Amino acid sequence: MNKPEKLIVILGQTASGKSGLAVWLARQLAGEVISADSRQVYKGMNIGTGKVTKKEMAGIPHHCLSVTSPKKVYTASDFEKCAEGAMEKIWAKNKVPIVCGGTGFYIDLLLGKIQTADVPPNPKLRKELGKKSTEQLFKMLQKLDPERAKNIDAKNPRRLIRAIEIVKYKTNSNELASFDSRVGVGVHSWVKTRGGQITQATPYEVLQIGIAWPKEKLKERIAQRTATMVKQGVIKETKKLKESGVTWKRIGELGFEYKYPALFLRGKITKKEMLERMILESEQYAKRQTTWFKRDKNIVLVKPTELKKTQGIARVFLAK
RNA sequence: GCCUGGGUAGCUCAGGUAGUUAGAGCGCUUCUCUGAAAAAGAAGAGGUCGUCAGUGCAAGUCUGACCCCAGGCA
Repeated sequence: MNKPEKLIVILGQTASGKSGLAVWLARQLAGEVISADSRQVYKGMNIGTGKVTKKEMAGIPHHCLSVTSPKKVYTASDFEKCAEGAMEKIWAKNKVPIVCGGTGFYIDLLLGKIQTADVPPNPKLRKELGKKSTEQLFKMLQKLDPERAKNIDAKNPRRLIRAIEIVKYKTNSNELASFDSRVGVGVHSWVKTRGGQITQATPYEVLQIGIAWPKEKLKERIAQRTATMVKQGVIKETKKLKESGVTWKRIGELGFEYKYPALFLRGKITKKEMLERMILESEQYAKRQTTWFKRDKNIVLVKPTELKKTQGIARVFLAK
C-alpha cells in the first residue's frame, strides 16, 4: 500500500500574512500553492483582494487564482474541483500542495469536513424565492423537506432558499429528498464523497497551520493594509471593473474592498468614509474568520514570528 | 455679555399634554454555518437621561441656578 498523500493548509485572518508564509514554506519544502480565497478567484481583482503579485510568488506556481470572470458567480464547489485538480497534479510531480487562504468554508469543503448536496445553483429559482418573506420560505421548506426544516436556521433566507433549491432539484430528478449528511472520519484524513459517491478514492493526510495574531496587532495591520490598497489604486481597479461591464450591483457583492470604492466613485460617500468602512468591515470579517477557524481543534496555531517552528512542524508531518 | 437651539447607550439621535423594568440605528461582545461565504443569519452586554436644588404621591419629561457645546447678535 502506498503511503497516503500529504496536504498542508495554511489559514489565517485577512492581513495575517498567509500568502507570504505559504510561498516561503513552498520554497523550503518543494511545494506549490493553492489559493483558497473566494475573491481571488476573479480576474481583474488584484489590489482589493490582496492577491500575491508575480514577484511575490517568487517562482512558486499558484493555483486557483484568477480563474474566472467577476461577472460570473464562482461557488465553493467550483473551488473544490479546482483545488482537487491542482492537488492531483502537484502530487504527480512529487511535490507538496499547500492550500493557503482565509475562506474557511472552501477549506472545510475541500477537506471533506462539510458535505454539500450535488445540486447546482438555480438563479431563476433564487430570484423568485428572493421575493418571498422569511416566514413564507420556512413554511415552504417545512412542506417540502420537514427533516431539513427541523434543524435549519429558520430566520436565514439564504439558507432557506438553498434548502428549497435542493429539494426541488431532487424532486424533479426523482431522487429522494434526503441527502447524505455524513462527515469525514479520522483526525487528519478524510475520504471524500459527493452525493454518496466516493470521489476521492485516495485518502490523504492534512496538516492545518493557523497564524495567530494578537487582536490589536492585527487591527493595526488591517488599517495599514487598507491604506496601502487605496494608495495602490483600488479605486482605479474598481473603476476598471465597472468599465469592463460588471454592474454596480455585482461589484457590491464582490466584497467590501470594492463595495466602498464603488460607492465613492458614485459620489455616495466621501473618501474618508470609504476608508473607514473598508477598515471596519475588514476587522469584522477577521472576527468572523476567527470564529470559524476556532471550531477546528486540529489546527496547529503558530505565531507569525515562528517561521522555524512552522517549518519544523511541516517537516515532521511530511516525514511521518 | 445678550438671544436661540441643544446636552439621553461608545457614536448619531427618538422619547404629545410628568406615571409600570428609558428606546432605535450603527458600533461592541459571543455564536451559527450542507454548491452565493469578503456572503447570509442569531443571541447578548452597555445609560445614576450635563450638575445641583425645588415643586409634585410620582420628573428624562415642570421650575430655578450653574457648567459645557453649536449658531446668531453685540
